Amino acid sequence: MTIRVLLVDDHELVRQGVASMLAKAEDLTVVGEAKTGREAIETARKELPDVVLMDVRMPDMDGLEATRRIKEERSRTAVIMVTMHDNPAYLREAVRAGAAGYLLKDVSKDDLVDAIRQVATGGAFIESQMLKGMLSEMKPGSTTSPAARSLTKREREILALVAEGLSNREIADKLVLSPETVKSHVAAILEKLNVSDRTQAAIYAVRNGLVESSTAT
Amino acid sequence: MTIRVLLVDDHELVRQGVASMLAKAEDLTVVGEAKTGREAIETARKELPDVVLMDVRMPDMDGLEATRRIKEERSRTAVIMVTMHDNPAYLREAVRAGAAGYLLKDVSKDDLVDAIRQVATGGAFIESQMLKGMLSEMKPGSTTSPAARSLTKREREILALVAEGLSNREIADKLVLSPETVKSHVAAILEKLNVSDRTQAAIYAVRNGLVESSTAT
DNA sequence: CAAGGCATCAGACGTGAGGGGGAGGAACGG
DNA sequence: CCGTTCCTCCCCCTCACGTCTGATGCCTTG
Repeated sequence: MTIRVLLVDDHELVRQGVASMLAKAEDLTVVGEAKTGREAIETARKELPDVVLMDVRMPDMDGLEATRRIKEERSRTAVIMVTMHDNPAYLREAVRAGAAGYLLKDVSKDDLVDAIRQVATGGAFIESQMLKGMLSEMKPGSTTSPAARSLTKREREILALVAEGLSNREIADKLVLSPETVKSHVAAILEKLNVSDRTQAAIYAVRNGLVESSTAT
Repeated sequence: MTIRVLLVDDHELVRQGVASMLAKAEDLTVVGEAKTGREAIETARKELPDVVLMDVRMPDMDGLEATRRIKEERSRTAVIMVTMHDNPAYLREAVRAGAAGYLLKDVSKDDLVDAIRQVATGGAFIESQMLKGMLSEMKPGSTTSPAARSLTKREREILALVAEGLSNREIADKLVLSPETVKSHVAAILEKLNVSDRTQAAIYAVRNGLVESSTAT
């Protein structure tokens, strides 16, 4: 029985790369490709893949949200998050969203194929380096203790705006809130991410693809 | 006569993607791959490629610096920068470093092959969207007028630290400078990048791969 | 129902960041 | 040799940011 795989990434280059990595594995078939989170949900609905390889940063809808929706609709679909960067704290988000696997984009061909087979049979796969990071974060004695909880919806929303370079005032205007409220949320974000200012929070968000690449100009 | 191509990217996935895109073009041969800027220089020295496809963000040495070195050693080698994000201001940096082309990672197969052929024969290739952005930036009447100059070495160095989330004080300590000096540099950076605060500058830097992805923890 | 988490807002306080203006020395190219 | 650029440093001013403390209403969950 072949494993049906759905590729989700907004870059054709990456999809090509993955596809060519999977080409030689005879038990794997790419049944579809998607360029955005929204497309991913639609395609998953039609193709009923066993495994979804999901990019984190994407236009229209990010990989985390798309993962949540897909898992809601059909929980036996396994999702592997594929991201550029290794951030233990972010891995937590992915797991919460329902991901069964977490890979970095520098993954080797063998690991990729292994990971897909693992999650397809109900298992899980997390890059060993990442796993180590996550474990050390969960250690009770670690400095990261307050970072245990993950961001709320509102906080993610505000973090995204912080990561677009907006000031508290601007965020308040945009969301029709009092600047004080924005400050509260930002303070909560800083604490949860365990960073000391908005710049670091923004860096975190950008690195982890929580925000869209804006075509400035 | 075949065009000799060197692939430089720290992610195997991307190299695979590029390689599979080039596979069908019979006039192109991949003569080497490199995972870091330093490796790129060495391999370029040995293989004497006609075209180098160069990622911007990489460990060990970023693509801009590597491009400068390669062009220094052998100027007839053409370099195409391949980046995740579209930022007209950053394109300027790439051009200054000696790049003959500038592509986004969502490039199509045809455009990629075209671009390589273009630069191999001494031409240039810039994604039309990017080109538009650059032109609008060069328009004299535009708001971006002061952004004409590019960052100095020191400024790049400081921007990198800003993009790691350091405060002026911390940067000053790290570089053994007065905080006032750091403020001067930061002010210059903000002006040149045409942004209004360090957070935006940091976002710019991260997006454009001026800094390394740090494995926190 | 009570408890807890979330979102909202408030005042007040210290300080880091950004803007303005200036200034001297080193290095480099015309 | 002189101009320009770069790096360095200084002062002053203002305000946004981050921290604290505290409060209210709502919704979910046990």
